[in-house]
Formats: sequence, C-alpha cells, structure tokens
Amino acid sequence: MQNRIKEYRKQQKITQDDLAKAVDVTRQTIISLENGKYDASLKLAHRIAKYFSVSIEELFIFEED
Amino acid sequence: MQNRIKEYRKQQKITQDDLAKAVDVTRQTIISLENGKYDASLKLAHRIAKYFSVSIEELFIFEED
DNA sequence: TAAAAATGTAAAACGCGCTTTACAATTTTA
DNA sequence: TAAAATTGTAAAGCGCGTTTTACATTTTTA
Repeated sequence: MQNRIKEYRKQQKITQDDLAKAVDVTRQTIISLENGKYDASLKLAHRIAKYFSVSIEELFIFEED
Repeated sequence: MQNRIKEYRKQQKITQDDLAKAVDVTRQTIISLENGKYDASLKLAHRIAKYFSVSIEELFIFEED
C-alpha cells in the first residue's frame, strides 16, 4: 500500500523526527511507512491523517483488488 | 477502539458470515472486531468501509487522546 | 568545504491482527 | 417446540507493525 506521508510532510516543511514526535511513534516507524516497508495500523493512520488535517482515505492509497 | 460494524451489518440485514466473505476474512475476524477484541488492520478497515459505502472515520470510532 | 542536520539501513524483540478448527450457546424459523 | 441458522468462545500459530539501538549515508548550512 502506498501513502502520501512524505509528500504532506515536505509540504509542511517538518522533519521525520518532528512528525514522529507529533504522532507519538519512533522516527524509524515514519521512515518505514514513508518507504513502504509496511502499512500503518488503523490508529496510527488516524493520528497521522489528523495531524495533516486530511482523511485516512486521502493520505493512504488503497489499490484496487 | 470502538466501531459501528455490527450496526451497519444489521442495517443491511446480512450475517457475520456474509460480511466475512464479502471482505475476504474469516467469520472469527468479524466476531472479534464487532466485539472489540482488537482493531482492524488499515487494509481491512478500508474494505469494510467500502463495503458499507462509508468512510473509515465514519465506521471506526477513534477516541480522543 | 567542513560541520551539523536529516535521512537511511540493519537486526533483534514483542504484541497484535488474522487464521484455523472445533465446539457451545443463542436466536430464528418451520 | 424441535431443527436450523446465527452468534459466541477457546486456543494455538504465523506474520506484520512498532520499538530500540547503533551506525552509515546524504543533504543542508555556516
């Protein structure tokens, strides 16, 4: 699954570390999400979407079946 | 985390088994989600929300921090 | 261009999301 | 009310989401 985290983060001009602290995870988690290593949990997806003031559906790209 | 899965399922008058098959998980997974045993993954949350034609934010209830 | 800041890689460890199977309890229907 | 359908419980197992720590690489700034 793809996401627009890096895109929104750069738009806000904040670092991975800033975002990590804002949504209460480690920087490693942000790196892994941005680089598509794995998907976020539902709770974390919500916190990040909320941080950027967008919906989960806008931030994460769900491929068609 | 709470959700409105059971609520939407009853509204549509389908069984847990029907829903499970529709979103491609086992019935046990639907039972566990409806009874709050654990949260759905982001992908599954999306499939269920899509099935009911609602947003993830409408289907899942994210408590305030 | 050197130093500092930001980003990335690696690997081990833990808990949770989901499956599988089998059976029990409850609700609906004939 | 008996049979059938639906919902629930239990427990073991696997893989993924996240943390932690340490170090390497790339980018930005003075």
